[in-house]
Amino acid sequence: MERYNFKKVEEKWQKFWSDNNSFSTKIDKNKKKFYCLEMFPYPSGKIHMGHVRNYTIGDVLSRYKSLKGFNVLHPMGWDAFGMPAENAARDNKLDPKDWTNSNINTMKEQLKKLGLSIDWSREISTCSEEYYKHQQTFFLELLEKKLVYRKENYVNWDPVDETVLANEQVIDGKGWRSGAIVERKKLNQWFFNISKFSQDLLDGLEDLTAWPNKVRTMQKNWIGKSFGCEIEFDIEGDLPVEKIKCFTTRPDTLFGFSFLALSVDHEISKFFRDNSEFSKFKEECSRTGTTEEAIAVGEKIGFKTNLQAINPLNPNQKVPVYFANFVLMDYGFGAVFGCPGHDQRDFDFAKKYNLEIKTVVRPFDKDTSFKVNTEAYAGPGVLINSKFLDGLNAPENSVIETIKILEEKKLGKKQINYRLKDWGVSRQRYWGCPIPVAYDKKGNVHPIPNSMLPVKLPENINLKAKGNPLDNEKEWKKVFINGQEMTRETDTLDTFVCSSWYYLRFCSPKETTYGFNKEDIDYWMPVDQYIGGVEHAILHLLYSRFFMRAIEHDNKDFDIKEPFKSLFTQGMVCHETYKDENNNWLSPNEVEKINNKTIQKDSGGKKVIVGPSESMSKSKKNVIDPENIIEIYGADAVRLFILSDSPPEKDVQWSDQGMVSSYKFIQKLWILHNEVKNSIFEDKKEKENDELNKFTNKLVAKFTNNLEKFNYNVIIANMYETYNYLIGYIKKNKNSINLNNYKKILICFSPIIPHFSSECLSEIGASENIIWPSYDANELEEKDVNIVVQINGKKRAILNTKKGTTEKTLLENLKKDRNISKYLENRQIKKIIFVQDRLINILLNE
RNA sequence: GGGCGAAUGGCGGAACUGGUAGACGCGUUGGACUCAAAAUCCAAUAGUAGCAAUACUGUGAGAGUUCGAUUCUCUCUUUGCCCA
Repeated sequence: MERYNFKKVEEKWQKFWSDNNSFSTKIDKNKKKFYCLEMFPYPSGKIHMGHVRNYTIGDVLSRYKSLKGFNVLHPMGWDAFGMPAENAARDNKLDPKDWTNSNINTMKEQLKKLGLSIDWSREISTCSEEYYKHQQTFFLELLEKKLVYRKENYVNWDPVDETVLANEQVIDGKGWRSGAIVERKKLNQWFFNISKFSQDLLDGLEDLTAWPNKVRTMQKNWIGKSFGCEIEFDIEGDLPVEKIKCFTTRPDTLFGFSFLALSVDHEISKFFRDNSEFSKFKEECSRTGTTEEAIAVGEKIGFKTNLQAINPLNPNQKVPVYFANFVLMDYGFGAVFGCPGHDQRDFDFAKKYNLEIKTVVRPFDKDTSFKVNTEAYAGPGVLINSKFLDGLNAPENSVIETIKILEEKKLGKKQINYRLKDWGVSRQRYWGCPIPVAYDKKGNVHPIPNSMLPVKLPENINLKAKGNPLDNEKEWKKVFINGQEMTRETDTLDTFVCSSWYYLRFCSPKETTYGFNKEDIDYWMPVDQYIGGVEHAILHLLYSRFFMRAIEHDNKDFDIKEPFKSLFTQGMVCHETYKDENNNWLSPNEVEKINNKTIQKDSGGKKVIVGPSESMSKSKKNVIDPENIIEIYGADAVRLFILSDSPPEKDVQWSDQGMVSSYKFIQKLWILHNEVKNSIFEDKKEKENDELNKFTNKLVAKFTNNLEKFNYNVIIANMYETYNYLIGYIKKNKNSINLNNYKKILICFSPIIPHFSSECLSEIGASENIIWPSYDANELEEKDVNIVVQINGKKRAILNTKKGTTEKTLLENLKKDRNISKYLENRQIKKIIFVQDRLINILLNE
């Protein structure tokens, strides 16, 4: 017998699948479709273990569904636009396109070596003109539908690199690359009107029952619906301001009102334009950053105006009006009323500026003398010191009641507010999809006519120059529309736009006239199973849900709102972290373990500090290169290992020992196969009561159920069980392995280790008509059962008995059992609990 | 600070609807093979006591419901993620 040569076998089957287009899919209306999609990768250079895990999970499902008779669509593509390409290109004097395409080629080869059942004829890349030209059409359609608009908005501006930074690129208030202090700057930017669909996106979550609850909750919180009230405050003072509107979720605490706080961008700020004190204050505010977290953590500061706001429920009360750094312009109306007693932020602010702190809510367990002291009380309770509102339960009744009163007096009105903000899609970058509009001399927006699409990215550009690369392309910027000279938009689209509709493109990857065609969409959509990391739980998934709605809006040919029917979020691949004595990260292959001690390789025993296991990342060097591992152990062994140790939704620990044992397991299976191969026989009529039939039937049931439930780690355990069983079985029953059963077993293994299974199936001449075996549910039941015998609720014995044994017979047998009878002697039976074929619990009188 | 989840041997993890806790793998220990080692194979492996049969303890802590709780309820601790 030859040792199992995974290299030969895996290459053979990968070639076979490729030569036979085994995974290319066409519409077949006689078959039920199954669209299995994994989040497509960013072509960063090489695949990493996270990809291996993600795509293996998807592949197991695809192969299983396909064996089950579904017409499976399982495509792959590239999320190919984005900053890393631009940075790499700039640093290495390359073209981003070349860099990206070369990465794509490398990664595609690597993915193929994993033996994935992907329809490569549908491959797409978002940076290709064939892709982004359709995206430009969508953009213009959305513009037409008024779901896209332009407005001025604040951005994180890096004054050294002259560029806009995303929030995560701002570290401690400084640009990640330049280290310059980041400024807030107003820029004209494009926005998708996602907030128009806030309620619809929220409602849609109700129906996504096959999504993890966690993700649904996260989206719900992100949309952040709040119920409250819009109040107009009368204003007195030295400025021509009569009223200020604000939104609040707690109008019931109006009697605790002690200041009104405005965003520095509130329209009233125009009166302070020439006030140097105010400018200084505004500058200080911009330094605290724009994130909600920075504002919550940072010190609350204010700038007092000479205005006074009048409490609408108590016109005798006048309170000062401040500008404050913790009020954001895009929440509510950029104005909040301060109630220090019952909001911690307001409390901090009031303490600092010595403002009155009134208690208007008492906790249920305190009496009316309760006073807010060292911190605000934001919990539920009963209203006090609030005149006609006293005694109401807060917040449930009191909010509704107060709004009713305010509405009656025409002082305010009920309002629903959403935290979800419109999606800013402008990026001052080169490597993205150009926004297909131009501006005339007056600055009016003109869409690029359809005939002039796509707006292609210019080539051979200078990425070293400061600022937005496209803005420096004088020639490219110039465009004539209807004979009029115009200037192109130089911003490109956020790459999240590309990934918001790629799943549609996979249905019609070659369609030239539009992003997709209706027949394809009607058949394939929605995605039946979407698989990816939970880190995309909010943005990507919400944007995709929005994009479907945006296409559907005013479009009677398209009626899909939810792109992903089921969602599965897989965990990360983790590895221990290592550092040397100088606090430098070490990679696993610079480290070796000898006698439980971890030392640096070839260093004469230098110490290694072993850190906690964390998700693999280049920065911590705790990565294992999949290519290397596949080379050493083969794809099947890697697939087996990556699924074996943890449930797929949880993080998995990389373990060299685990990897080796998966490899060895395949070797053992091969030895087993060679023993079986020579002793199988074809049995036309399957023998009844055959032990192996029974085992196989049970196995198929287990595999089927566990595959349906994503219990992939349990399936691997089932595979080991199968091996252990078969080894014992052939020892006992020489020359009696039945072909039919063995074939079923190999088919069960095939989604996990497809190369090995295909080879074995072909060796026993069973490659034809491979379908997922069915199982007989009636046959699952055993004739003999183990019954748990309890005395007073404690397990005392296990009794093997015939199925269906009655309580009476069982009791008689028990009395004969030495171990049990000793408990029954001289005792009276008080009660017997009997569960047929499972358990008997005998309760005795003491 | 708020929301959601998790906690089971030395480790990763199993356990259907409340009914044998610890499947399966790793590791460890002992044995076989070998001049020796690696590889492989066999056996043991929650803890305590015992030669054993067996008994007691045991699913983060404490209570509750129940004949019976890893599973259901409450309180607490620790921890992870998301939001702030």
